[in-house]
Amino acid sequence: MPGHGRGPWWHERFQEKGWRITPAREVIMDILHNTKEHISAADIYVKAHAVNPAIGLTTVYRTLDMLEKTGIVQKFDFGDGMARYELINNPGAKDHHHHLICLNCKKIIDYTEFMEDEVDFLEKTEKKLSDKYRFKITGHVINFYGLCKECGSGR
Amino acid sequence: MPGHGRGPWWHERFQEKGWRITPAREVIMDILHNTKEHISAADIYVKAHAVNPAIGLTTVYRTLDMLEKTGIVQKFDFGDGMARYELINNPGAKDHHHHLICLNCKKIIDYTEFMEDEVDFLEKTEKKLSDKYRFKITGHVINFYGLCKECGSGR
DNA sequence: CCTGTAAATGAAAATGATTTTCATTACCAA
DNA sequence: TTGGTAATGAAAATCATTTTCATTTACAGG
Repeated sequence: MPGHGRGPWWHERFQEKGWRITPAREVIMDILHNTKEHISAADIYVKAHAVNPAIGLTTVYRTLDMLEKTGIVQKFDFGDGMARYELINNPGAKDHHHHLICLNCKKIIDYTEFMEDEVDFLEKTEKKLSDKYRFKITGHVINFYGLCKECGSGR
Repeated sequence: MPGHGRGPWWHERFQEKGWRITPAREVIMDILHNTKEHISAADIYVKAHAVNPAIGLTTVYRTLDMLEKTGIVQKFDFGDGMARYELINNPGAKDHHHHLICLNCKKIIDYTEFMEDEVDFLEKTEKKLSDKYRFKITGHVINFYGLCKECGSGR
């Protein structure tokens, strides 16, 4: 079904926008594809830099920002001082997941279960919101906050 | 129903935790009560400082951090560089709401509609998650991201 | 295959929200 | 009333992210 043309799927998304395909962007997209879960800009930089030392941190930030605005990547803030990024998956996809965040130790649990109720809610709500507010919705964040097993026991 | 004792409802929450009731904390809680929607630490500081110039920005941050960890306040990050805070309302409450965020102009729309589907989903999911992961859930964030009417029309 | 040009880039500096340090002050239990 | 400890503010430190700016590069058009 994909693989219309010769290159990766995102090439045409870039071209539509008038963006250039550059080595740095190829590497960053590769890293995002090969990362199952959320990853920070700094970590992307480390990996990108290992592949191609010419890639700078600034470019990583700029690329992620572009990708976020296009709805290719979702940016997350878990409250620990640095943002994380993930390729956006459709709500139905196998690896669609959300996050449980411990307010005390900042541990993050990714969960993929219990999606049935959610997918239904998401579809309905996105439709209603986008109709009412004329908003083109490209992504969403659902986080639950609280205290994990370890941090919750005491007081 | 509330008003068990003489003071505001949160006094006993503080005392349970062994925290002191101080002028700064009273003012900050007042401000949060009188703010319908999300507010930044800096804005709280300005208001608090107007009431009592002795209150410093550091204390505002420290108090908000405490309140967040106790599940009294929810912290939000909308991607514009500074966090926002809100008193947590029960999902059923009249002013329970969520956010629609424009990735381009950073405009934030608060919506209170379409909560029926959500409340149902939230209750089920919070229960399931907290059972499975032994997590004491105190709050949640549901954000939708995309392009607003103005920013979405172009390209 | 060249070439011009706007887009993309990296290094370094700037920014700015949040946190830490530390000496001082003030709750509040006894 | 008082001692011990939590709370506080000012100033300094931190550190992720953004901006600046001079240079390089992708790629449309010839």
